[in-house]
Amino acid sequence: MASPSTTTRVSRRKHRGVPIPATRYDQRLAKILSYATEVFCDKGYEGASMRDLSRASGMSLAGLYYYFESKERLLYLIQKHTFTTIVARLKARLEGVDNGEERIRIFILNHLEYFLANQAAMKVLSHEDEVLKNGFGSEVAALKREYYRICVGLLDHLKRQRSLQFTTRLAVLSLFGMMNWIYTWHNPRVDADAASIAREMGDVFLRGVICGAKARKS
Amino acid sequence: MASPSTTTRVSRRKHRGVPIPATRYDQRLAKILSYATEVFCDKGYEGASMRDLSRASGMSLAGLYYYFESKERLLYLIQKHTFTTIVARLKARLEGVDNGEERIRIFILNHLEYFLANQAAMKVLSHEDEVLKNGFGSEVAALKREYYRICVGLLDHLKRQRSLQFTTRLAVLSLFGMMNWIYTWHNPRVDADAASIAREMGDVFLRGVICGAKARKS
DNA sequence: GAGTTATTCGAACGTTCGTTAGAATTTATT
DNA sequence: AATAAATTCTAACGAACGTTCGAATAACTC
Repeated sequence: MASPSTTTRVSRRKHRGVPIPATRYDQRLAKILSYATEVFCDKGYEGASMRDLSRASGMSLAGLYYYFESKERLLYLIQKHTFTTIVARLKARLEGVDNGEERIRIFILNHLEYFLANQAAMKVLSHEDEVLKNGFGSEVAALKREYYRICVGLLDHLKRQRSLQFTTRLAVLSLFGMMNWIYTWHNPRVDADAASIAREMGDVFLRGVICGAKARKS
Repeated sequence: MASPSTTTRVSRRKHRGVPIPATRYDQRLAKILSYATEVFCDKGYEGASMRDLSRASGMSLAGLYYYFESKERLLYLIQKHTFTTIVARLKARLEGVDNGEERIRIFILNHLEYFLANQAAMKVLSHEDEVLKNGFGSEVAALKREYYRICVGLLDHLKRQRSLQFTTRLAVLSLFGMMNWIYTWHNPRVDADAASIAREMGDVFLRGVICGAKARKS
């Protein structure tokens, strides 16, 4: 009787041994989240209406609320899932790689690959950054901070290892800017794929940070 | 009798010789635009209501419409003014400077100085990029393209002059990313001023683009 | 196939939205 | 002071918003 959207749903069947990872409910919710990502991406969170999502997903307006309790929670679910996934992938890829420069290249490649493969979700993540309030917002903010700190760690390591001189915070945020801005311009029919872009952005950024010779005149 | 907001208002008194640059109307409109910039910056264009602006500006809801015909035109006016100003300043500053690297440094400094001095306006420009439709949108888009092309010109010149190898489009958009992303993180109590940031971002970017030695391994 | 639970729906709720009509008021001109 | 013009207001319009209620349907259990 109670709506499942009020509490976190269990994602495994109750009895009958074998745990099936995705219940019907979870699959349906995931589908809705993917439609919602598209809609939020196109019209922005505030600009998109629940009726837009209803139209896009083919489900009635009221029917949607069986799966989540509010539009805000919908955005939260999208952002949390996206961030969690990208952080998890990054950690897996970094495992076993020691070289400082290579680790930064992996960071860039992971970010851009995921960004371009899930452009809509990443745009929603980048663009709708400040709209979540209170509890929702702080949880996503914590994920973001963790991701940010990983990058700071990578750069600080390189900096110490090679006695470089740059402001870590500025370097990290510049790198994020380079990468995240991509959602405003990337056109798959014109621009290269993630690997190429990652390589060239990595070149520019790493040379810029490493190159000993000052590029300034006098 | 006719509302002045439907046509572009003349900004000079009609008779009595001396042209006074700012009429009462223009001053009032400018004031409203500045309040609107603040409100759009805080809550986003879609998230901000005309009632928010009414509250912020101290003018009645209907009173606002004496100065512009729609919320969309309000955003258009803000974006157009901001872009026009930053392009004009840039052109003035580039005048007489020949050195290719110095010209790019001027571009970066001009951008960041204006960005940090008018953070709200620039956030509205960066963040509310795709919301203007049809006529409004295309005019602002043309301004943006001009600004973009200037930067392409600067980088292409440097590239030819020094026989460098990079994708101009990617380099320009990376630079814009580095600079524009600043609206998501800059905190005047923590971060340096525009000149310092421009210098360090310029260092990273120019070294990255100029440095002959590949930073890649193997 | 009856009974129970899970899912979906049409219809509406109350609120807020952008915008406007028309009256009231202030300001400028004689 | 009288007149005209410019500016601002109160009050409302219809539309769209996020959300909810309770009934209707579908899926599953026995």
